[in-house]
Amino acid sequence: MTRGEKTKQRIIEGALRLFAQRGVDATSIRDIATSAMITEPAVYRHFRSKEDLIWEIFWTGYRGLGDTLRDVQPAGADLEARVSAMVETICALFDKDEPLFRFLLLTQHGQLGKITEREKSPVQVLHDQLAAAIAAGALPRQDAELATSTVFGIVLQAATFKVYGRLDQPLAHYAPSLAAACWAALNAPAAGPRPKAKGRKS
Amino acid sequence: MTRGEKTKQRIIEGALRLFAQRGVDATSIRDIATSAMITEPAVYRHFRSKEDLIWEIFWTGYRGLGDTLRDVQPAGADLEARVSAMVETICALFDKDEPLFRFLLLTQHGQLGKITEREKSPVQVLHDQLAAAIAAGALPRQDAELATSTVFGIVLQAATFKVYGRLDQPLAHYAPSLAAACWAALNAPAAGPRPKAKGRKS
Amino acid sequence: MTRGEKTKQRIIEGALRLFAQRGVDATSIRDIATSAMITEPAVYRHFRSKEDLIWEIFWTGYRGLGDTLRDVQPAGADLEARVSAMVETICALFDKDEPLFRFLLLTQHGQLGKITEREKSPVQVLHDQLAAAIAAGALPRQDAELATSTVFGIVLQAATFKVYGRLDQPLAHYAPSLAAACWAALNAPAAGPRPKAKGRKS
Amino acid sequence: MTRGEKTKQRIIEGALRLFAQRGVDATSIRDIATSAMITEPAVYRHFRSKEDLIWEIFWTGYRGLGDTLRDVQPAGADLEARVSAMVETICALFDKDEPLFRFLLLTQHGQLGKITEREKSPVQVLHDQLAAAIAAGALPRQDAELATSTVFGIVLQAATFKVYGRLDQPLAHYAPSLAAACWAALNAPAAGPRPKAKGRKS
DNA sequence: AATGAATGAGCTTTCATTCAT
DNA sequence: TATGAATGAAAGCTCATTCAT
Repeated sequence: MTRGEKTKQRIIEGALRLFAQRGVDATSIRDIATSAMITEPAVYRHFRSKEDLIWEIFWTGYRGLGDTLRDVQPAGADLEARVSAMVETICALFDKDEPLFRFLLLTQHGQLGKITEREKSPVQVLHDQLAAAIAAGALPRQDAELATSTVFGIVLQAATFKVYGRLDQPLAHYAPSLAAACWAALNAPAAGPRPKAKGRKS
Repeated sequence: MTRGEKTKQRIIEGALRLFAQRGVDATSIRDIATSAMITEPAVYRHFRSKEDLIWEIFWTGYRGLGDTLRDVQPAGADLEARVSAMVETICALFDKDEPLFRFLLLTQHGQLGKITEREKSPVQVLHDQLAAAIAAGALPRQDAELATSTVFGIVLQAATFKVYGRLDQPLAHYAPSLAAACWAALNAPAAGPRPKAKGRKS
Repeated sequence: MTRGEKTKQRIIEGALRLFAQRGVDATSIRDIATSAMITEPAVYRHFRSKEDLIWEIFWTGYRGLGDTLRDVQPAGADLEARVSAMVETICALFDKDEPLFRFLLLTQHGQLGKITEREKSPVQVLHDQLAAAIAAGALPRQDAELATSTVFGIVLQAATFKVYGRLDQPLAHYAPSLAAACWAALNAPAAGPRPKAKGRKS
Repeated sequence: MTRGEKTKQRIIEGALRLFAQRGVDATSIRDIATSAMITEPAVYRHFRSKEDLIWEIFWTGYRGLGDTLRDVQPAGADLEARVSAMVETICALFDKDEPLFRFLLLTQHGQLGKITEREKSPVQVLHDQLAAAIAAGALPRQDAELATSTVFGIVLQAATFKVYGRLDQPLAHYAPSLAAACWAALNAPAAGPRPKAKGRKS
């Protein structure tokens, strides 16, 4: 690792910490530079602009989560086991790097629109899994987007509750319950509206 | 309605629109003043500071949601109907005032810590309902906080998906599915960890 | 006293107190209005502008001091008694209305230049007395301006020390010493330069 | 002298000039920046805030005067010579840097309270000299604070008269007379109250 | 005589960014 | 690779003052 790379790493770690604490807008380049023990212009050696810096940190973490979710699939396992694995993975990652998760959670709104490689986003990874399962009949017919939203919502809201102190155990502690909730929700007797596809059953 | 009250209303509406579009930090007092067709200092006749303005708008909306959730309970109805009613109410409110919801969604992180009257927050309203139901045996034993998180997560994430264009129908369209998912999740066979230890089934 | 006059009096007293505490520039019309229990525009019923208000309060007090100094002269008394009387009067006034004195002390620099009726200023009153005494041979030949400066300096600096806590007794307590110092200084064997008038000794 | 030091010097000189002319409150950072031929934010590279800037300039000058007064004592000289030396020094400094003196004169009221190293203030330096002389019997028994006040009052009021045009010669011209006045005042037959009670005449 | 509402000007300060060194 | 110095833009906020009521 060269000196430059080490500096860049320090910038990223400091920025992440500050972003998670106070949010992106309340963190100045000066704050970041100070936290990395360098001067302001030195930050610009490593990132073209503040926006760039935010994006790079965001996308690295967000795509990383997507990659992890894709890789974590126990080959040949049934869907329930796969969903469980994903939920557990997210919880474990949260416990391991809370600043990163807080940052992703509260910065997403500003960055989501910039994603071009949609297929690498964790949302998309999950979506594709669920869509395939629905198509294969492994899950009741339902809107795959809505199913994706539900699973993400269950897990992310728990993370949010954890961040705000409404849950006190490590998130991994709740993973089995969350997985069970996800699985139950995915198999809920489809009330009301069905998939977009008009085709009603039989 | 006096002139001053009308002006204050224009400020609030303009601010809400801008906050929802660009976020709180990216919206200046000048922007808000312009949107209300007044000058900057005039804003300060109605709000002591920008922080005050944000808080007042946030808390009005947030507490309003809590009040609505409390009032919407069909008297004497069973829990499933009550959960359905809450989900539908949230969806309907979202469709009716999307700017307000976007604002609440993306501003909550900065404001949650300022809440002193916790019992008026929608989260708490739902929590109290579910905790009572669990205590009464109307729901399987489980951590009430986690149950609350799950219901909120399912609904709010759908709202988020709607905001980012992953769902195209009005949110009310998805309400029955969401309610069913919530109900299923709340009744999921409690895998793994239970409430806070104590009594396991029998 | 009409209602308007009472209000004006409250404005003046409040302003004087605030001016003495924080200085003129750090006191806003709003502060003054609040201290007089009225609204800002109401202040403008009684004073055309902030500058006017300051000037009126200053000049009233400053000229008042001049008048007092002129009136206090024990008729037919010798000069030493007259100087004593003036010193004692100033000390007594200071003790009686410290806010006014503090205000005069620290506002003079901004207002001195606006005085048109110079003969009413306390400085001029004292100057005229001393100039006459010098001309009459009751005091050694010296520059009357410098003599005036000396007497004022001795008394005003004591007031300043009192304000900043370097003297702890009421100023009147020091009046005899101050008067003695003034008298001694006025009669100091004229070292070095003499009056402006070239007139050499005799 | 680096570029930065030169800039800082320009800021200080410009600020001093403006402060002396119009007073501290009527001088904006913009004014100062313009006078130093830089932009507003550049001022903040050299001073943390306007308050800081004022304090630094004030304390440098004020303490500088104290240092000078301490150093100017002709070793082994008698007290009269030492008082003369101090008076002359103050007058000479005034003539050499009138803006600094005007600034000190009219800004002191706001800054005096911030002094923590009292022993470096010119007032204290003079006070210590006089107190020692009184204790040693070189001066009649009297309140040392009052004696200090008298000497300062005589000199500073002359400076004030000079500033407002009541004296037309350079201040140094009046120094001998001022010193004589000071000496006479210090040796005035102690009328009325003595030090702080205790020893009466002999 | 007094108020509620508003304004134009200006303030101190911070920010992201650039440039010469 | 990094720094000290500087900048243009803009932010939040306050002030003295005015006007319709």
